[in-house]
Amino acid sequence: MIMGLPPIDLQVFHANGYFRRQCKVTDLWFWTCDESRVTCGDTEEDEYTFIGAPIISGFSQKGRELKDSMREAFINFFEERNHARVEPYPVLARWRDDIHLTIASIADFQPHVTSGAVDPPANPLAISQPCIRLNDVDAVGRSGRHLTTFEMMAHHVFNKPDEGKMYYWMEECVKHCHDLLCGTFGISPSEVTYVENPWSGGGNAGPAVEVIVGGLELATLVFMNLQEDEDGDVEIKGIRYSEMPLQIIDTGYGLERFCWAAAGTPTIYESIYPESVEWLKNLAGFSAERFEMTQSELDSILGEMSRLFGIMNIEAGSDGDRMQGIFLKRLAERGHHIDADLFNSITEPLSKIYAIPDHMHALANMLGDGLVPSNAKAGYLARMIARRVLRMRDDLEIEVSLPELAQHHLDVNYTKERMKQTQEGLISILRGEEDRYNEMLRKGSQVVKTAIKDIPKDSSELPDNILFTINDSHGIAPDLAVNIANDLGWSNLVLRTGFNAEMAERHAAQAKAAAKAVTSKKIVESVPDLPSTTALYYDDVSQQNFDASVLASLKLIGNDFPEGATHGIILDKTCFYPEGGGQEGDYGSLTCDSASHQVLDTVKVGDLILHLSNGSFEVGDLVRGEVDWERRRQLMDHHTAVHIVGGAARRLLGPHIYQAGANKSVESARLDITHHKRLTRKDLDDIEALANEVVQNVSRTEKMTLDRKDADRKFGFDLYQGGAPKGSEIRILRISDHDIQACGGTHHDEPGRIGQIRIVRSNAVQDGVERLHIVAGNAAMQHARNQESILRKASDVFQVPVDELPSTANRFFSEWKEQRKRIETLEAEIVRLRTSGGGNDFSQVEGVRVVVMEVDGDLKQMTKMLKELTLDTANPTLAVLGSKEGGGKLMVATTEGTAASEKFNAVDILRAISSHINGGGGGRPTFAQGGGSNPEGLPTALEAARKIIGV
RNA sequence: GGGCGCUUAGCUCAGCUGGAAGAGCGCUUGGUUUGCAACCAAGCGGCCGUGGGUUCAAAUCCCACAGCGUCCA
Repeated sequence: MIMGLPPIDLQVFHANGYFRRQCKVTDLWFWTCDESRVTCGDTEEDEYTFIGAPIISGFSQKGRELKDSMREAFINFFEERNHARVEPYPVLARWRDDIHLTIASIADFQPHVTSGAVDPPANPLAISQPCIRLNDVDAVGRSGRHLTTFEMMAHHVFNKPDEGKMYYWMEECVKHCHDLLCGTFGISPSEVTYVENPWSGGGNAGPAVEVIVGGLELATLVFMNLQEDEDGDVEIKGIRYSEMPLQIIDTGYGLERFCWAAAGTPTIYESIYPESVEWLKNLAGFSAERFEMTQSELDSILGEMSRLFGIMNIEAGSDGDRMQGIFLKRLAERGHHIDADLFNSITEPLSKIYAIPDHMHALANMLGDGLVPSNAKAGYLARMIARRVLRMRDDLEIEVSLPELAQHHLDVNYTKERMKQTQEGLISILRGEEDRYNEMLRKGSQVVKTAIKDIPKDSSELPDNILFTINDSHGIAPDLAVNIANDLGWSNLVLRTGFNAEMAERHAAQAKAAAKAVTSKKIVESVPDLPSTTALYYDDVSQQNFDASVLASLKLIGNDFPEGATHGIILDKTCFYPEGGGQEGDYGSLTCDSASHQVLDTVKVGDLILHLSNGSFEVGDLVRGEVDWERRRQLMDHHTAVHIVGGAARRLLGPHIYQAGANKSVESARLDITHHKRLTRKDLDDIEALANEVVQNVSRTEKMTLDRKDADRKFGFDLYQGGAPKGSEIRILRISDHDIQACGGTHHDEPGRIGQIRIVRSNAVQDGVERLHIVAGNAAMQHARNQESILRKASDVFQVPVDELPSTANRFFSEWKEQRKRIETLEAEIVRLRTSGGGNDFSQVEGVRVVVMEVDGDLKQMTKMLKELTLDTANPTLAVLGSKEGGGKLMVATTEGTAASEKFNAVDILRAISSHINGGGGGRPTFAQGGGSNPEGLPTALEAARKIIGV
């Protein structure tokens, strides 16, 4: 039988005098101990009750100190109740490949802990996890409660009832929560409602309770015990689920919201960033006098606004004008009669003053974790936030640089010990971002100028496509574009309301269209159910051959494999390394008594290693495998070298250096690293020198395999430079204290075997990511030889010694330029000589000089002659020139604005005669040119021209 | 990862419905001025990103590549 979730009926509710009711607004069931309550607490009829009247007692601080003591109170509470304190994870979710940022405390444990594959660091545990969510970034500052960055306090439990590991479930969980709120924080039980609202997402679901206090959702308690299952017997929101072996308590307590409820300020921002809000108000000249009212009047209005914000869901895309109308009406009902203009002049600057500290906090969190701003991926998120701040600062007309804003934020609101990045590094990155922003503005103004120059000055609207293009291609938001146009003199232009929403829709549609495709290609029809292939290459990286038995020989399909390969051979064990971690797969051969085939590549499919071979074997064949050792050795040289170079770059350039990608082939290796400046040759030389020092001085690499839990704890998340690895076991390569990374590749035991490392060059692969081109070992030697050969060939051409090449090339180039110029001068001289004389080529027709002659040269030279002949208005001329070059060229021109141009049409003459050289042409009535493919017809063409003109 | 845009004089950029490479700033020289700033005149300075293609003809249209920028995932 299929059913929904049963009611959440707990002892803890009854024991505290709570009873179950259905909300008259939302229809959700909730628990309350207030007889008079008919709504669940989080509806448009439930105003905040704590504004000006803190509902959490015992906290007199504000800002950073308030957050610190609130966090401690929370975690202490759970430590006293058998929870282990777990230090927060980074905000950059390096251990995940599906999200860039940590969006919730549970994200720390996904996917491996929540799937049951890996044990949690402690159980049960308490944590306060800094998170970043950018979905509602537009609402930050406006709603009074939205933040892009916040700390999610949580207690998590991972139960495995099948294994007898059941720590606690709903009853105890809700009791903890209730004791915390009404005990430790002294909240009156009548202010608390527990709302039953099942949770689902990402293939999992379960019962959940929203904890509403004073009209504000302070916490959510999720009891995740269901997984998506077509045959499941529980249905939530149209999807069917069945119970899963792992039963997880996922809670989330908003630290900042607790702080707000304890401070009772008009908005959440004043409770957590009080100094910044005051500072920015002063800088922006935001004061009661500005609105011609007293401070208490303004405070009162702001308080009312805030209470209203709580019940009015202001979100991105909602109809601003309509909302504002309702808002003003409600304010009036409460005795604050203000008009739309005054309302806007208060809320517009204020929303920016509120948003800036939040955004700076998000930036400090991201950059502090070592993120480098970029025009793509996670780095783009940081740039977007930085640009929002700069834009808001400009709107507020505050004269403070982004680095100054950051410095202030770090001093006042931040706990710098959290940062991996240095303060100088962070400031310098932001300085770069501000420069870039200014450059964008400068260029953008130019773009707007060019785009609108053909639009009438009195227009009231700009065409949509212009605004879209300016935004998408040049980063100038539509409202900014209109401002710029206003300043340039198009003073009637306005932006249609709702334009931004339209543009967002357009982007969403584009994203949706682009989301299609992306299916990985299969190379075999189906993967057989076989035990995972034993990998011999880890036990002994120098093993070159082995004996194994064939478990399967599969026909290859598609075309995603090397030419000549026909079968994928699966063995019980192998020392062929399959492509992975940027290291290419091994080549070699497989031989049995009756056959021998080449292995043209090796790939991994699931836990099986596929040898792509140019022939098949029988299942059960005993084969001898032989790895192409020269190739493998070179790949190992490159792979180990990449680790060493990465470590060297990090040590020299800073803690933000992170691997953004890598590739190791036989010829060379590439390493992409995150860095906010272009690398100079000196940077490369320094990195190269340090890398070679490591090659010489570190005698052995250290390889280990750790449980993921221990790996995280011991080495942190910088381990995952090569991407988020799968599985619970992490293979780690440690090169002294120089570089420690999770890596599944094959590496030398002794770095010295690499010989030498050369960094050939670097280039930018995207903004904020530099690609280093590396050669190591034999490839370094080969590279040097190639370079020398190129130099030799070049010096042979110039007939000079190699070290004189640069100066010689320079000399030749400047001589070439000089001589080209000299030729031009001489040609001009010829033109003058040819066109100044008389002779057969010159005649007069009705007062117009007529020149018909054959010349040498191409269109460019002929153009010069024509110029010489026809530019002088004192001497009206018709000129017809022909050349045999390039299949025959013809040019006809007349002196503009004279009898010549009145009498003759250059195009007509040209068209009439160009058939003689099998060609066509065109131009203006006073200047026509054409060509053909029959130079022999040129004399005939010129003769025809004379006939037409009549000479 | 996807979309869009840009690359022209030392610098900032026009020109891009194919048909005679431009402006402003800077630089050089001359004039003016006690000198500077300013002004006037003349001049120097261009593989129009690279490589293909279409065309009689490409800075301009098409394709590929490179570099840069930008929006969205």
